[in-house]
Amino acid sequence: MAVSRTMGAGTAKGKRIAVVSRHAEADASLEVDQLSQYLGYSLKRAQLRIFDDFIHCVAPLQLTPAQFAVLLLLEKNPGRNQTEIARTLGILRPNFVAMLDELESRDLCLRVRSDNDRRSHILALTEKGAAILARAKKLIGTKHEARLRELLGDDNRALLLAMLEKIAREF
Amino acid sequence: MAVSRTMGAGTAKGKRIAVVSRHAEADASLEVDQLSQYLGYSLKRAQLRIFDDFIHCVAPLQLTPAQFAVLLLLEKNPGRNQTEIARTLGILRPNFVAMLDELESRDLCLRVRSDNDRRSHILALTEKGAAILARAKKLIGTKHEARLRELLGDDNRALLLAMLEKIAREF
DNA sequence: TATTGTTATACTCTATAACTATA
DNA sequence: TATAGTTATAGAGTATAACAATA
Repeated sequence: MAVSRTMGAGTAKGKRIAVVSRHAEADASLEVDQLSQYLGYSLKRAQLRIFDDFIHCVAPLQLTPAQFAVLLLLEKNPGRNQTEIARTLGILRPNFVAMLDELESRDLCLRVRSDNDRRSHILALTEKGAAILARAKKLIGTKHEARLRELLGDDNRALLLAMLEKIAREF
Repeated sequence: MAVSRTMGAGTAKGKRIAVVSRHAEADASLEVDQLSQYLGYSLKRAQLRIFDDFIHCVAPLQLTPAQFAVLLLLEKNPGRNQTEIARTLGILRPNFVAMLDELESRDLCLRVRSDNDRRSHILALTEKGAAILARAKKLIGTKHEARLRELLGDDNRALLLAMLEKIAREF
């Protein structure tokens, strides 16, 4: 015996297991309610769903969420080097290299050796990069984020965003 | 001209870069406001932060969020097999094998060949698994989730959870 | 024939050490 | 000596095909 079905504490004797007594509910979906009460769990599930939809919406442009973030950051922060952009996005510098290689090979951004400090590469959007970014923003705004606003409502979406930012910054 | 500061397309000649003209703001933090307005981005940042804190809180028990989820699911759903548990958590069956090997090697759960269908392994918490799970719940409840409630407020936390679940289920 | 658990495998992400060229 | 970009590498996480045992 050692273990019963629910595996209990001490008394592992007569404990029958649920399998047998699961009659009406049959093989229905499992009990997940308690798990869903953990913010980490629900956060992760929602994040995966959101990223999935994001990728689907931007599929014609072949941009990952991370690549989109890089392009957007370059647009808003011209003249920054790799270390600054990577750090801001929480990407480690070594891992940022291949990512930039990919974006640069697609002519979406480029590295320019700085005159001030010849060690660092200043990053810049190319015209094509700016164009792709503009198209991505439009796709995401009209499809992805639009559906999200529809689902949650405008006020709730703003509240959700505010709480997520608060967690990221203050927790 | 083509592009000014954001770098342009072809003409790579006299293009000066912004570095020089960043005076007062110096090397302050970058502009991330627009990026933070994308739910996917803020969701991901918050999720990473939450997982980080979760892992830190249950460090004495050496449980990952995924392992905790498995144990909790086993407790609430006795008599289920690997496929059912894995599917519910969005884990692919092949990847679930090593995870169970680890949990079983630590005597936190065990596989029991089913009498009904000798192909399937019924999963069960061991006594030690139940004990570890109980301690994990307490740690998470009194540290992790408690601080979260403190940060957001009880009502807001409930609202946040409701929206995340809605996204996971209906988006 | 279909399904359960499994192996093998590959691809992405993430993480660390160490090299080079500059400072 | 310290820093920026890079290489190499290792570890998670995730994905698919295919096999043995069983249905």
